[in-house]
This record gives sequence, structure tokens and C-alpha cells, in this order.
Amino acid sequence: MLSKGEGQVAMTPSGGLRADARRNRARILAAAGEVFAERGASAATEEVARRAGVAIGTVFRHFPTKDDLLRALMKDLLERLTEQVGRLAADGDPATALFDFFASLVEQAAARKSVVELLATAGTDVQVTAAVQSLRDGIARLLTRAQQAGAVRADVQAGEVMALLTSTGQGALQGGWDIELQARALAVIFAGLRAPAAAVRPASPRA
Amino acid sequence: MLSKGEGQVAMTPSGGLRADARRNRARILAAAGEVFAERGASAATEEVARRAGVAIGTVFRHFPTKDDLLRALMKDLLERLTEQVGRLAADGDPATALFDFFASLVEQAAARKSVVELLATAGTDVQVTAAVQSLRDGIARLLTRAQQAGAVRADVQAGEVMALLTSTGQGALQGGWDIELQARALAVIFAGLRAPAAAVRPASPRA
Amino acid sequence: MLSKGEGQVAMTPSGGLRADARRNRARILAAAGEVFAERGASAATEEVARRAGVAIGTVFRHFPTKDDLLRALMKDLLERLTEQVGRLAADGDPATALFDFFASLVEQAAARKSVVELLATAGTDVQVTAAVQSLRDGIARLLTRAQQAGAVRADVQAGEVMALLTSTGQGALQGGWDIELQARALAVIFAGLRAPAAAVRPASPRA
Amino acid sequence: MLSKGEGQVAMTPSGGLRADARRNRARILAAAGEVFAERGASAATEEVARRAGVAIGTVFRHFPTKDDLLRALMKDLLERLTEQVGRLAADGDPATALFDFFASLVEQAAARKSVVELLATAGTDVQVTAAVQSLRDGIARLLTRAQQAGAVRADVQAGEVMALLTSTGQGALQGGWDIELQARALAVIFAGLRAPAAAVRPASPRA
DNA sequence: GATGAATGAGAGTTCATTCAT
DNA sequence: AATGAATGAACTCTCATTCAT
Repeated sequence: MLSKGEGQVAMTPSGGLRADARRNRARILAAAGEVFAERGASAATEEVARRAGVAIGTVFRHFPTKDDLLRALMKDLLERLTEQVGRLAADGDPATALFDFFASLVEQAAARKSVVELLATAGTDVQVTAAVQSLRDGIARLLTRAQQAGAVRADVQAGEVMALLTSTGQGALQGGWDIELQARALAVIFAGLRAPAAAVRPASPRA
Repeated sequence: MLSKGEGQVAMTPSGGLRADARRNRARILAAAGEVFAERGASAATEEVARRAGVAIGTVFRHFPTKDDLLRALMKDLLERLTEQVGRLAADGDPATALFDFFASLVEQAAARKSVVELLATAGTDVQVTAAVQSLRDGIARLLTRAQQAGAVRADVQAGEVMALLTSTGQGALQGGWDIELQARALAVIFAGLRAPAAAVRPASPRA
Repeated sequence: MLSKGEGQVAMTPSGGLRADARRNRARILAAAGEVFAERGASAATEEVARRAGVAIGTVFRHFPTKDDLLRALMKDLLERLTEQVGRLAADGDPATALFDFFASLVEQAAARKSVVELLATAGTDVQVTAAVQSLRDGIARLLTRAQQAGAVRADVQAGEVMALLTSTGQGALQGGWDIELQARALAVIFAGLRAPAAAVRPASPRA
Repeated sequence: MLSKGEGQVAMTPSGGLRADARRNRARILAAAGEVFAERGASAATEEVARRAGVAIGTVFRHFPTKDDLLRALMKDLLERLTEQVGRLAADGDPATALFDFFASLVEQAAARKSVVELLATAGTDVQVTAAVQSLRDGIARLLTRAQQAGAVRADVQAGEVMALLTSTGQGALQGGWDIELQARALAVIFAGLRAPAAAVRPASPRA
């Protein structure tokens, strides 16, 4: 899944397209979102076409490869998340914005099946990498503000926040966490972000 | 992957089998471990056969379904982990055993590709469910002891420990965490387990 | 390729067309010539459109079927060849004109990929059949004159000249004959045309 | 068609295969011969499977790629031709063997559709190249003997004999030559091989 | 019991052709 | 008339599973 960087996106995602083409592109992305959410990334492209109400050829005209479709979906998702992060950085309470975002992502993941399955495969494609970077930047900003507000301890870095974010999302998704489990797991992580640096040994290679 | 509960394992895993049959079963499991670790659960069963040095028919005689093979692999893994937990509960330092185990799992996950991909899909099959339960029990024991030693705060439950365990493992795996990132992410979680209960709102449904 | 006779050419090739339409028709034919020459008759029609600088719909408006396009191309080619034959019949040296034409065709074939691939599929379409007939007539004239000049022996007929012409062209094309091989192969055929009728058995059905 | 050299033939064509596998392989090759003969190389592989009375998967197990099937077919054909040449070189009349073989090939080509379509695409694959070389060697031997018998003039080389052979075969095939046309065309070529070297200009680049 | 060839449903992808804009 | 998006049949290839040897 999500191999190489070939296949280039052949068209401006929302640029000079005919009205119907743009409509179809959106429909396909929406359908793909649903389908891959329900059935995982291995769902058939034909199902996406059916759900979008177009013929299979149309899907392939817009996304020459299944990979391209997956990539576009991921880019879309990342952009939406980045936007959300941006809003929180502007309006949100510095002390809670990071936690709110974290919680919201886990919640989404528990509902949709591929959100994080996709997030986890970043680094494949230029456009996607850029989108991931944007998200990471936004999160870094949330983090800094939370640290300035004293809500997160100073030595936490954006890297581990991202890492915990994606893995918790992934876990919520595949484990089918109920809302209470979500809350409890997040409580641990939030406490960990907030607590004064505990002197914990890193992974001890034996055990 | 790992669907339904059909296909029940058809033979006593180690019961009345001819010597060569038992040897083949072990070989296949080992090969499957490697192959699925390298290529993920979508790897071809034929590759497993090749790696095990048997014909494809032999694989299917032992595991009537690919799902059965995957389940058996999972059961195997869970048993090994449970054993490890048992040893830690007996010999380990109450204050650190839980952390050690957590760290060790994340580490394994970063190396092998399906360990947690499998763990995350628990709940499918009677035998597997039982194995999961054993592991959960072991972890609960580690947890209790850590709490008694004052290393983990009192209101943490085994559920979220398991949840964080699998999701962090999964994340380490798919995200390709380097050793430093592993350490930093674990530090957050460990701090969270140890810290006095922070007053954190659970997932706020909007955001 | 070049099936049936359906799809009849729907428009007067150069009749009452708007200026831009006529220009497009010419462009498309030129592009088709290049594309099919490079990639063979199985090249995609869309590539022809791209090369011609028009949209795919325009190609199909001018040539309702890919076959029609191929046929039109063939007719064009045959007309050009017929013209060439006509010039040779008027101005050329009776003793060498036939050989010159033969050589020139083989040469062209070695360079362009579909010239003879097309020639060889004659007989499909009224208009094309007519064009083939014209060419055959021209060649017959060259032949007669060569025979009168004593350069070709008397019992050779136009049929086998055409046949050798197309097959040698085809061969030169697909075999990638270099210029020396072309010369040697032609030398054999030319000698055969010129030689006094050898008493050769026709194809003996066994071997 | 017939691209690259990948796809390697994965199994000894007639070596250590199970009886049924060997039988199927032969059946598939035979069916492929017929199908491609009738419909050309662009015929569907599924039709080959149907004609051979096996499932499509079986075809792909024996020939992992359509190209592999085509290549195998070609190798087969070349081997049969080489054998025929060998027999003629041993038993045949030196003065007529070359002509007989030439005639026999043209005749076969007129009947089967892909014989020469394939021959013409030689040079693609190691195994095939070797087979072509064998055929060329056999023909060279026929040629030498014919020259020694005084039936072919001395300066003719094997290269142009092969070239004329394939192109005439191709032509007979695609042109649908009737038996009389075959005889007449061959008569020209045979006379050309036999005649004292005529002083013919090679292809004159204008005309 | 082991072997490995056969099966056949399905997946991704291409492309001639149609038709709304 | 031109455009170019949509269509959908067809094609090659994969792989879990069955079954004759």
C-alpha cells in the first residue's frame, strides 16, 4: 500500500476542471473515504466507484492508480486536520487546545477505519509529506502554547506528540475502544504530558 | 484479515500427530512468523510454504484457512508474551516490571511487522480470546504490583494499559520509530501512569 | 485491426468543411501517421489526439472509428505511392523505374512502422480497395515498360510484383534490416525479375 | 508484444513435471498455436485457456506472462523448423532442398496466422535468440549445399535468405496469397537466387 | 500425510467510444 | 465544431483453496 512516488497526480486537484469533473472528483473522494473507512485500504476500487455513482473508468481517470486515490485521500485528511489545528491555535485555550485536538483525533479514528491507517504510512509522497509537515507544524504550535501556559512540561517535543497521536488513533480504531476506554487511555497520556519529567529508563533491551 | 470465527482450528495443536507432521507444523508457524513480519498480513501463503520448505498443500492441511494460520500465529505470540509477563510477575522488580514489559513490547514491534498488527485484532476467536485474556491477566498482575510499589497511581486500570500497549506497539511498527523516539514516547506514557491523577476532561466530542 | 466494412467514411474528405475542420483533419492524419509509425497500429487513439493538438472527441468526429482512421491513413499512403508511381511512369527510365520504386518502398518501410502493416491489409474497404487498384495499375504500367525495355522477363505479372513488394516492405520493417541487408535482399528479387524464366517447381506441399 | 526479457521461463519445458502438468503444458501450447494463428497475437489469453480445456490460472502457472506464452510458442515453432531443416540437410536433394524449405514455410504461413508474425520479432529473448540462431545455421547449411550443387549463385549469403524467407512468409500470411500467387512469387525469388549476380543498384534514396 | 498442479473469482488497469457542456 | 469527462467491456495477472497423484 502506498508505494513509490510514481503516478504523479495528473491534474490540479480543484483547479481548471469542468464543473461535473470537479463534482465527480469530490464524490469519489467522499465515497473512497467511506469505503476505506469501513473496509480498510484493501477494499475494492470498484466499490468506491459504485458508492460514488460513477463508472470505474471515471475513478481511474481522476486517480490513475489505486495508490493515487489513497494518497489523495490522505492528503485531504491531513489538510482537514491541519485546518482544525490552525483554528485551535488561533482561538483555543492554550492550556487545553493540544489535549482537545488529541482527543478529537482519537475519537474520529474510533469511528472511521482508515484515518490513521493512512496517517501511519506518511513519508511516501512529496505532496503528502508536505501535508504531514504542515500538520506537524500546527501541532508544534499547539504544543508550544500549551507549554507556555504551563499545561505541558517543557521537555516534551513535537515528535513524540505526533507519534503518540497516530498510534493512539490507530489503536482506538483497530481495538474498537469504547468512549470510556478512550477517556482512560487519553487520561494517562495527558497526565504524562503534564507531569514533571519523571526519571524513567528508556526501553531496557532485555526484560 | 482475521474474519469471523469459522474455520476453527481442526487439529489438536500438538496432540496425536506423526513426528514429521508436528515438525512441519512448527516449521510453518516459524516461517509464517517471519514472512508476515516482513511483508504484513497480506503476504502470500505460498511464500510461507516456500520459506518453510514444504508444499502449499501442507500448509493448508495444517491450517485449513489463511485466517487459521494467522490466528494460530497470534495465539503463539500471545502465549510467549504471557509467559514473559509471568516471569516478570515472579522475579521482576514490582516498581519497574510493568514498564519493562511495555518497553520490551514496543521494541519488538518496531522490529517485527505483524506482532501488533495481530495483537490489535484480538477478540475474533475463542482460543485467541482466551490467550488474550491470559495476557491481560498477567498484565493486570504486573499493574497491581506496580501500584502496590507506588510506581503507578491507584486508579489506572488494566484496560487502558493494554490499550496503550497495543497502540504504541502498532505505532512503533508502522511509524518506524527510532530508538530515541521510542524512549521519548514511552517516557510520556510512563509519566502518565505514575503521575497523580490529573483532572483531565475526557474526549470533548466537538473540537 | 481494420475489420469489416462498417463505419464507412462519413464525410467528404475535403468537401464542404469549415476551414478549421479541414485543418484539423489534416493535422490528425499527420499525427496518426507519426504515432502509428512509431508504435504500430495498436497505439492509443488518445495519443494521436494529443500529438495533433486536438481533443479526443475531435478525432472521433472526423473518423467515427479507429478503423476509419486507419483506413483513411492507408488511403492517403496509397495515393502518395500511386502519385510516385505515376511520376516514374512518365519521366523514369523504363529499365529501372520499377526497381527504383521497389527499392524506395522497402526503404520507407524500414523507417516507418505501419506503412506496410497497412498495405498488407488491403481489400477491406471500397475506397481503399480502389486506391489499391490504382497503385496496382501504376505498378503494372511500370512493369510493362520494364518488360518492353527488356529489364524484366516477359512472364512476370503485376500480382507477384505487388506481393513481393508488400512482403519485402513488411519484412524490412519488422526485421529492422540495415541498408546492406536491404540491398542484398533486393538484389535477389531484382535478379529474379530479370532472369530468364527459371524452371522452378512451385511450392511442393510436403517438404 | 514480446517485450523485455523478464519473466524468465520458470520451469524446464519438459523436464521434471508431473504427468498431468506436462500434458497441460502441451495442450496450452497447442491451443495457443491455434488461437494466435486464427486471431493474431492480440487474442485473449482466456480464449487459449478455454480452447485448451483448462482454467485461466493454469495458463498463467505455466507461462507467468502472456509474453512468456508467446515466446514459448515461438521457440517451439523455431525448433520444429530447425528440425525440418536438419532433415532436409541430411536427406534432401542439395539442389532443391533450400527451395523446398522456402516454399514449405511460405505455405505454412499462408495457413497459420502468427507463424511469421512471431518469426519477425526475434531477438528479444535469450532462449529464442538461440533458437533463431539454430534455424539460421540450418538454413546456411542448406544454402551452402545448394551453392555447391550449382543451384544457387555463389555470392548469396544466409542473411538475405532468412530475410526473404520471413518477409515472404509474413506477406503470404497477411496478403492471403492463393497457391498460384505463392508459386509465382516464389518463382521470382528462386530465379533471383539462381541467376548470375545481376548488377543492380541498391535502394536509391530518392525516386 | 505430503505434494504441487488446477481452479476460478476478483483485482487493477486500459481504451475505443459516447455525450453533456 | 470542439472539448474532454464518463462509460464499461475486456484484458492481464494474483492468490486462497481444492484435489488428483
